[in-house]
Amino acid sequence: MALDLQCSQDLYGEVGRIDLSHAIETLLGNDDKENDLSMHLLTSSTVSSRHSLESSSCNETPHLLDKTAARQHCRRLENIDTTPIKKQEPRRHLNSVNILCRSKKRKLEDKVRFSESGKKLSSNGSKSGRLTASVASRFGPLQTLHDSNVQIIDSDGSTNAAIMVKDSSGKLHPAEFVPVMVEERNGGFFMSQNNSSLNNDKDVLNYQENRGTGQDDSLTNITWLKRMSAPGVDSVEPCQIQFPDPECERPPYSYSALIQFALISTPIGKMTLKEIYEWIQSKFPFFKTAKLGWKNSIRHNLSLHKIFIREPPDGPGKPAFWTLRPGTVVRLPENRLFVMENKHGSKNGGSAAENFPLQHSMDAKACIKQADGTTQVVSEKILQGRQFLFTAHYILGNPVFDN
Amino acid sequence: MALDLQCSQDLYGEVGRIDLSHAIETLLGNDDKENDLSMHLLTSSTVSSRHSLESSSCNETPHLLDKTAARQHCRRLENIDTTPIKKQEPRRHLNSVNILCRSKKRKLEDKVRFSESGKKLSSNGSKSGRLTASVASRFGPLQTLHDSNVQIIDSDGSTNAAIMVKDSSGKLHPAEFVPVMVEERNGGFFMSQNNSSLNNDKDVLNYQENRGTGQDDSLTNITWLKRMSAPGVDSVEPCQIQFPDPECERPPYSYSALIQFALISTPIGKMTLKEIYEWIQSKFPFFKTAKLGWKNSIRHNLSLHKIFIREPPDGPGKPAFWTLRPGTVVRLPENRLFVMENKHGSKNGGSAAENFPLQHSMDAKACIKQADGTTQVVSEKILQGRQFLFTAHYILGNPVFDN
DNA sequence: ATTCTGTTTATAAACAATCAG
DNA sequence: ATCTGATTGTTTATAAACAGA
Ligand SMILES: [Mg+2]
Ligand SMILES: [Mg+2]
Repeated sequence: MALDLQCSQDLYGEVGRIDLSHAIETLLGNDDKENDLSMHLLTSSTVSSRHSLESSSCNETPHLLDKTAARQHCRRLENIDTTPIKKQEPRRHLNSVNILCRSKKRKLEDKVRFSESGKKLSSNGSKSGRLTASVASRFGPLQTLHDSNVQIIDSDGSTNAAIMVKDSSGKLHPAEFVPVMVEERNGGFFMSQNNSSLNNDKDVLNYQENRGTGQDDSLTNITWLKRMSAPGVDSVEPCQIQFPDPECERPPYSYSALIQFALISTPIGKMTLKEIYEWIQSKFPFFKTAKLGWKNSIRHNLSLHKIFIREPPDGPGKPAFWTLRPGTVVRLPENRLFVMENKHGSKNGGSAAENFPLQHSMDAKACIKQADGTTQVVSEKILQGRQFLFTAHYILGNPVFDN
Repeated sequence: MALDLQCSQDLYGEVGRIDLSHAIETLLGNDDKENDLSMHLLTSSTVSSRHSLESSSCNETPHLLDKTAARQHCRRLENIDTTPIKKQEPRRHLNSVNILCRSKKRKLEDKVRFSESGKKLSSNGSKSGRLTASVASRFGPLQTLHDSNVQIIDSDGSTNAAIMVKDSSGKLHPAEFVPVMVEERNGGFFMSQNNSSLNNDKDVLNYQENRGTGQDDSLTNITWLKRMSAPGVDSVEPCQIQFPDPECERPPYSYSALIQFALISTPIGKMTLKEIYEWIQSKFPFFKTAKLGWKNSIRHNLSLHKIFIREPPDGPGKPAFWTLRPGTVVRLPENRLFVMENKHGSKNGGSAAENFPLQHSMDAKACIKQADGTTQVVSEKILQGRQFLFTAHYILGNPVFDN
């Protein structure tokens, strides 16, 4: 007796096996260990459709031997259920960013595609000529892209870079640079987009804060989320990520994001491992009852990703702290950002080019709510002095930074 | 009816569940979907010992509720079988490196521990004083360690850094710097250690090459491995990693290592994805019959690790190439290394500090077998001009670099 | 001796883009 | 030109091995 049980992503045809002899022994009371038992994870409907497909000829119907293709087929047609070995949460929608780089003078043009996290995915660049000119914005020239010799080029010789954004219909149009509101808090800057003063250079709005005292629950409190689009702040687009019922559903954030949320929720910007566990469990009760192993995943993320830095303990026997690498950009709901202040320049936190693969200084003024409670309209110079660079991602409205 | 089936590494007590209703339906011919079926992955012996343990008091016997602890217990006592959900290959033994940093002048001392891949694991460093002096070696000052303000300090004011090595018995003793033999090939340098001339600065040995023509099978050919410890080259220690029977056993290398071996086996130092698949399958036939999904893992490694860089295709419709990031150090069997030449300086390949967290120029001359077949004894200056830095890891005899 | 913390590798998966037929 | 399945590439989740405190 043999039933197929598993199939990897790469091939549908071959199946793995699991030893069910112990289960059989218990279930049936016999000890026939010769039984070679496994089970199709394909549902019966899938099995039948697969069988019918395989028995027909090649050219007429798909083989579905490749599981990637099968699941792709599944997504396209939405009529075949291919149950995976391990069911995972659906991924948030991932976007890529197309940037048109061109230099009129040198008659060069290239289109570069980036992933959300800033990794360069492709470029058509002809190898014969290279785009090397750079834009002089009000904060200085744009940086060279991280792993590329291609730079973002000004389209007309002015100070506006030609960053083209592909909208949902696939049409390319130039990205716009907008003013930003900034609040200095928890060792960094909380930033939100202000779209209403797009065409008015002088229009710097005040951020009305009406937050209560006590624990900072800014990340899970719906009222705070609303507040960010309150007085004077026009939300550019509604928040696409809704908080699910925290009592039962899994939060739609990656482990890495959850850790980032935890770390920026404290005034000192650092936490012990145990505190991270507890913060996540308190804010997302899903993890109070979650399948065990999530703590393993937390530790895995802390260790793997360079944005999480272990700070040695205060003394022997005390627990170590985890902090965010200076300059880290944390993406928050409603297109807001938190930027960890780079207190030590680029010394400890890596080069600016590493932290901001798609960096661009904002062509805007900002109103900063400072840590001491006072409000200040800051000039570009102050922003620049703090190494306060804004990303193209933010402007495009759908950033997820690094990890 | 309930049988435990899965448990994660973090907790033994709680169990996951798998829906076996379909299997039961098939097996038993009934459709009693109310059965809540799962199965202990503990063997019966484990279960019994666990039961007895749990029924006794806390202080006398271990609870074995934590699976990490249980498996550790398992390794120690070797009498409890805790079958994991997914059985993995045993890891190669991992070593850490202890480096003693001290400055006599400033009366500061610190011991820093590094993982094999160069990540700083711990230091006792008092926060009151920092070690900032650096060694002037024959190739210039030592670099600051990657994520630390601690530098390797000379112990006595001379040009030898006090790198202390912990041997198998746990005793610390100073590391020695030895001459090296170098062959320029396949876009980088193959290097082997020459221990026989340790105390003779002038003794630069020749590397007798008797390799045949044709395909470069240097990584899987045992005769080549022997050759590296042939004329004039005393092997420091026997190779601890034996090639298993390639026909059936899995090679004791990580996916990342296999890809690195593949990439440095070609004269041009780059390969397409398909060629990587084929090289690995040809050299390690295990993968001809391996469980599917290993190709997924290869792609995963290529994409994840920064040492693997995708080079855009020559033209539309052609496949892209994968190369090693310049400066990458590939660890080979028998304590040999391959260092990818850094043709473009630190521009494309990241800073030297990133590539060589524990870098140290060798206090030695080298005999280079050049790509054109000629042999040349090179001076330090040439080595330096090529940014040819040696790692403390290599000297310690057990390096695994980055990923 | 056990638990907690931290590093690294393996494996499966979701899904985007592109290529081939 | 469009659909479809295969291939290539990026990212996240999960389990595991194992070291050291
Ligand atoms: Mg980390
Ligand atoms: Mg890569």
